[in-house]
Amino acid sequence: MKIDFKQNKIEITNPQDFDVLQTLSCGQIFRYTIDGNSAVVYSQNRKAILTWDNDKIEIETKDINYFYNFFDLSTDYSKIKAQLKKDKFLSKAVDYGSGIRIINNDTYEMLISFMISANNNIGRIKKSIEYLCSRFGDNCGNYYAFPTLSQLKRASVQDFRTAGLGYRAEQMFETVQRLTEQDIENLKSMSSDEQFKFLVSLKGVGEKVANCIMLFGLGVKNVFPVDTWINKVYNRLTNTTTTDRKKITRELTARYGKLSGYAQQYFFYYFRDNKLN
DNA sequence: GCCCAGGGATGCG
DNA sequence: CGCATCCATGGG
Repeated sequence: MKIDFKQNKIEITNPQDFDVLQTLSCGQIFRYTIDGNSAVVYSQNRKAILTWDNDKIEIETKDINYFYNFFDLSTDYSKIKAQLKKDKFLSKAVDYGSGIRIINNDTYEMLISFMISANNNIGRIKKSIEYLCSRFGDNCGNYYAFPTLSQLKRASVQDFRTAGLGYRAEQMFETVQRLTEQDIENLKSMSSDEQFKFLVSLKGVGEKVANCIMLFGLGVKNVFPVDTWINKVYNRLTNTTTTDRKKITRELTARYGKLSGYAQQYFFYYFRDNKLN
């Protein structure tokens, strides 16, 4: 993989460790559109247009540095994949999602997004987020920015219900009202234990959502978010039928250590995409 | 009509 | 601590 910077553009040649469709559709980001061999990705008030063919990816954006970090382009995924493929059970999943990259997204946007994700499906999550952007976010021309915290504080419980949050509306309202910009900034300089404790202290944030926020919004890789699909992964791996997600989280985090976040994402994509049980 | 979706809060022992 | 139950909503 070779990366070149042009005016308003990142060019990636021989992108064997980057598949745009896999990276966007593996459930770590909810604001994007795909049209043939082209995609548009949004984060905060920013936008990038990705186009690709077999041996090249182009990322066109005003925010080169932001999206370079966003797509984790300084990390060598070939080493990570080689290490994880030593695990027999994981090997197939790594091959299946070999172009997945873990996105480095905005902490606050991930907090709100993954609160909405709880006991929900991706189509509904996307719709709810889209609504919040168009209703409360800045108009950026042909798209809407993710609402800032102060903008989202103007939303009522009823607004969150209209957005489709259902019973999560009250929790979202309470957490948004309580949260300050400083809380978000403080998170970035905390230890991962402190980050976790703060996040699960928020209404609507449990262990799984906290781990997703840390993985996709704080760059913490030694976390293993356990959702329904990872529950299935664990049951197949251990030939059990347990639903004890705390136990599953403990064991899988211990098993994959510092590479937990990557392993989790390969597993999730492989199982969900193939509807495995 | 039931089941499921990137679960969490609450109450009870 | 572990465990059961409830929770909006839309698609399959």
